[in-house]
Amino acid sequence: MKRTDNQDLYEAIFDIVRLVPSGRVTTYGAIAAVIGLRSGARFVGHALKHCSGLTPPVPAHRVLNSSGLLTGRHHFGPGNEMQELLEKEGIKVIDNKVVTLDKYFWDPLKEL
DNA sequence: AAAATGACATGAG
DNA sequence: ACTCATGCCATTT
Repeated sequence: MKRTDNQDLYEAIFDIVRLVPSGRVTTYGAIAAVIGLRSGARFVGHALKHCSGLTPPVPAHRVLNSSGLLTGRHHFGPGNEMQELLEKEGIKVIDNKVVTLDKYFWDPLKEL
């Protein structure tokens, strides 16, 4: 198996997600753009799948799709764990989707 | 080796 | 404004 350059991409994504401050959220498109994949949104999602079980843990619950929808809540664990986490951070989540996304949106491109 | 799948995004109708 | 179709990259069957 190669697991070489692409692994580096995963690291980049993990790093960005770990940089997301509490109470803030980001989107796949933004991350994909940061790592250089303008339309590699799916790639970002796969990276987060791999993040499970790695160290340090990645707050993937802060990563949503362009709609602010908690697409990956099923991969987190039971029920609405992800949604509960976001609500605890102070983010209003309704029906698995984040409200006032513009207000909570954290753009890595802007920070980096 | 090829085809299908997947935690999405963007464009066109 | 909403829905359908296509593109993207890697992993898995």
